[in-house]
Amino acid sequence: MEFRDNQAIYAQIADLMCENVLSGAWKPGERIPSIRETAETSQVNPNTVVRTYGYLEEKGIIRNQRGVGFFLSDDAYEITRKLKKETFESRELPRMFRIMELLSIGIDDLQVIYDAHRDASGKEKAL
Amino acid sequence: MEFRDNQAIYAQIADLMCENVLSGAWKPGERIPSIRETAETSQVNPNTVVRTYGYLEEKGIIRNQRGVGFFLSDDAYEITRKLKKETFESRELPRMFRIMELLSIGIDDLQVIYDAHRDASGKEKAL
Amino acid sequence: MEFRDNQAIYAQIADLMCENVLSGAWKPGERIPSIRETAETSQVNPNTVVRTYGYLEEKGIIRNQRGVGFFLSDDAYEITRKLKKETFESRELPRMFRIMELLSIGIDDLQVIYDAHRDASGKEKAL
Amino acid sequence: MEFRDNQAIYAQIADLMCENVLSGAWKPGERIPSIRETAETSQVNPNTVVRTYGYLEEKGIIRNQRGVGFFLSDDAYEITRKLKKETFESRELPRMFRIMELLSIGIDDLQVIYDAHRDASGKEKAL
DNA sequence: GTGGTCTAGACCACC
DNA sequence: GTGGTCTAGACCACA
Repeated sequence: MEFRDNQAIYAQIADLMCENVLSGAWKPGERIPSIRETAETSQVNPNTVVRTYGYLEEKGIIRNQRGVGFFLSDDAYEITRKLKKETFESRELPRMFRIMELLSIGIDDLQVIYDAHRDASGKEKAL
Repeated sequence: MEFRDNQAIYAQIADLMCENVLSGAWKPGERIPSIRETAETSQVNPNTVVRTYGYLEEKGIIRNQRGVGFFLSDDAYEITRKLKKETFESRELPRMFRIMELLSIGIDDLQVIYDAHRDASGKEKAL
Repeated sequence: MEFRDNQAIYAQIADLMCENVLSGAWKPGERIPSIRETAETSQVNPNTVVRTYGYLEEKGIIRNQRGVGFFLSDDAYEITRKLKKETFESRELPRMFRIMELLSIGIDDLQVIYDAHRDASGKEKAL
Repeated sequence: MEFRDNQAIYAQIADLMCENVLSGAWKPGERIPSIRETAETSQVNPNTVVRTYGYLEEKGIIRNQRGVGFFLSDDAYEITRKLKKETFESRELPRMFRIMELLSIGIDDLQVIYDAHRDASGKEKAL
């Protein structure tokens, strides 16, 4: 697993798990991989995963059944969705709109720019 | 001045200055506030501003006239615009689209969500 | 059965059994539920109950008649009472008094606070 | 510094700091010892203190000024008091009353028992 | 100097 | 087997 530099690894793993919840790959109530398992899969130290799980548990997304493992809480989907939506609306979106205004980019241009850039970076990789 | 936790202060100050350039508040060639001045205005340690100016200078957005002060370079606008546009396309936009997909938000919804949230947070402040 | 997070499950089960003894629900000499039975009732792993019974046996509160089952010892009541009283005086009470001092709560306030909180949490459940 | 076995060290340190707040030894807004400082004072690993501070920050009791240190938040006293009071009322007190009922101890007996036990254990130490 | 993160490895209680 | 905690030590970004 590759990680970005500008964000803590434990947070990136948490993000991935949130995506698993939102995409429906992980169902509420389901058991998630053990700390050691995730650590091996992601090639990180178990302690790092401990932090990830601690964060998710605190948010109410997962819960610990002692001696058994971690499970998605029943409201995992709702909580995750609410969490992501809130930060999206209060943080990402305002920032986006400010940048768009400064660069004179309209909402209608977004799809075009996105597609163009994806194609370009895709071509780059292919080379 | 309030700063976000998830980004270095020096970078946030640099961002603000970039916005000044892009919005036209600061014109190419113009003198910008001294390190000491900015430090006082923003309530941060002068060392932090040193770092901001170092970063901007490295990017070619400002230049230092020794003993006189810092000035926007003649290409400040173009450089800043290119810089912002690049990171917007390669970093912000892809990230946005991924979140939007997970949350089932379409491009058409953006304006509505943005307005709604701005109104809501505005009302909150008013209370 | 619901368990608290901050205490081992085996200990919580032991506590419940001690309460049964002290309240008179269980009489000295009486047979107590089998490990398997308790495990099923409490929805825990039988190994956990084994530990509970081992602990209680070590304290002399119960004894094992091989092939037959577990029985309260004849002194079960006295032993349990002494045990509880000791930990109450040496651990719970001092802790309580320290907290009460920090929160400026007097002994005379206890009953009022307790009743108020019980009513409040009761009302909450009723909703 | 000596720590009890039945509670995590990082939590015990957090408790001590809460007591400092409640007792008025630490005033809201005040700077608290740095992580390294506390680690040395308490004779624990800095990482352990990191956890303590992380916990307190999450609760809103302290806040971090980047590169400078940790400070008690302005509401440190209120938050701490509320926190302690809540766990006292919802956890300690009900537990206490149940034990008292089982042991036939009345509220009026508490002070006597407490004093008696303190004297006894004090004498023990003196020997 | 400050805190933040990560690794490596250990020990423990618990299920 | 599970998670929880702690240590020791390292590196980093930041003020």
